[in-house]
Amino acid sequence: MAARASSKTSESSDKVSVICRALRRAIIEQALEPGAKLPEDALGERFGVSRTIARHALGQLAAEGLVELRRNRIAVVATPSWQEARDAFDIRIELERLVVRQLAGKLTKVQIAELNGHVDAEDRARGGTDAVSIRLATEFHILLAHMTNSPILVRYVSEVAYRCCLTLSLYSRPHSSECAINEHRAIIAALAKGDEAKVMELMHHHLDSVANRALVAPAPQRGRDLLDILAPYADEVTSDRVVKLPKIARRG
Amino acid sequence: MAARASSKTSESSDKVSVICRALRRAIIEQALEPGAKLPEDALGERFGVSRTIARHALGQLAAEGLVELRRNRIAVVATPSWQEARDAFDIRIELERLVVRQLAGKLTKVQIAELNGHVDAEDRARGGTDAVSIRLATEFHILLAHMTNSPILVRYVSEVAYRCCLTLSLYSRPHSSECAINEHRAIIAALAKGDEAKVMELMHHHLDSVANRALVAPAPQRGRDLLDILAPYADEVTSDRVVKLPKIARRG
DNA sequence: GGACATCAAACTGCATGCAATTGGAGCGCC
DNA sequence: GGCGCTCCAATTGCATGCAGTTTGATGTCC
Repeated sequence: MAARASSKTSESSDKVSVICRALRRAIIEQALEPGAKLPEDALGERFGVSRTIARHALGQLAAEGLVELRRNRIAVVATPSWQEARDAFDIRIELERLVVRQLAGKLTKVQIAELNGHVDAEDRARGGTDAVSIRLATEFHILLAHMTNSPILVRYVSEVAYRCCLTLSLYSRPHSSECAINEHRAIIAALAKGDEAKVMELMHHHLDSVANRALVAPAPQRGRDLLDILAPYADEVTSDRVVKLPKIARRG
Repeated sequence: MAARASSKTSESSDKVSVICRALRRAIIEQALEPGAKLPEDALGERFGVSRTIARHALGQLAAEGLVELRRNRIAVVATPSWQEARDAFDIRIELERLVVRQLAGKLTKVQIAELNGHVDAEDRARGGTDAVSIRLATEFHILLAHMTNSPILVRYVSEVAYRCCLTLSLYSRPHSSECAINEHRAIIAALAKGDEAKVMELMHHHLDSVANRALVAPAPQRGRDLLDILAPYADEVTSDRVVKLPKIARRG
């Protein structure tokens, strides 16, 4: 049996949605690195819309955690802390275990073929850039989520997977994607066989190893904002006794 | 040990955020029922802002799944299908198991007191309206999530809990909250004792029973939109052979 | 009475304009 | 050189205005 009936999900073809999709893709392909500035004017001009629309799009992406918005400041691509990255992976593991649990033994031949086709594409892209490999690997997981036909699950898996992508560009050493591809194939096989426990274990291990490959150092703080680094210390000072910090150039 | 250091989360004091918070609360307290119309003009006037801001707020709430936005149509409070409600609860169970797993044995005395205080408040509210009981019960879970100090987890648990609230007003028979309160107390006790497996089991059972109490009938379709109900059937007809339906008054 | 065409009010989609805030270059002072 | 100050360009926060779409009420014909 092929999961559930289809549902009218996905984003409409608003101008806002178009911009969101474009920026999302740019972010996960690391064309836009964490910390990159996203001025409303520039976005509007680039996409041929007014600032109003660009602003709205940034709001949506901020809700997804891909963009950081601070009042009266230029929006920037989010720069998750190491701990946030770890948290994102933990959540992702639980969500994707749920995905494969729902899917085990319930996929049609067509769906399995589609999954295999996607992994083939991942294979072919091995010669290309890391960015494309990472995007394809992420899209494999999103494709799986889609097959549950649960719009909510799709949304959360997509979101958290994008966030994890974001952390890869911050904390990961150069990506080696072969093992990931093999693990994807193993997951498909277990799904087809319908071995629920096995596929959940496989997915857990797969994501855990991706996370461990990515999040190597506990506190690299490469590219972190000074204020973020100092935030915990700021809790100690009272408001009327402000510590003056020496001026340090931040990356821009 | 008291979980992690605090973090600058939570929404800023934008006008947009204010409206979002107000609407969220109105929705989960069922002052705004699923299907209720939310015209931009009216919201703007009510909150003393322009339509631009109201619109932006609606966009945010739509991203959270509390509001449904269709092009050129008045925004309405979301009306999740029975299946979506079930999906939301399934996801919620996994997320909240993660919450209590992270929290087991790691809460400070102060935090435990805070949790007990909240349940006391739930107890006192038993005489009041269902709406307040439901809100307090939901806030208990969000309070737990906050104690993990994982902003991402807080966001997802909050969102999915709000969505579950929404379904309660659609599909639930009159709420009986006593058992829920007892279960909350049991969870606190197990958390304090640090019994990870036990507390995960308790939370799982708690949410599952809430879901089962709420989602009684598989297809009540009370207050469902005609078009949604007919959507699966519409897949059968080809586009050039449109079935004309008799005019039926929809609730407005 | 009921189906259909017509039209005005209501509403959304979006761009533009203005005030307020920020950030950083330039400049004087130590 | 380093530190603080002033000032202006860049940028955001928000309201308003206009065009296009939907809604539903009315009138007309069968």
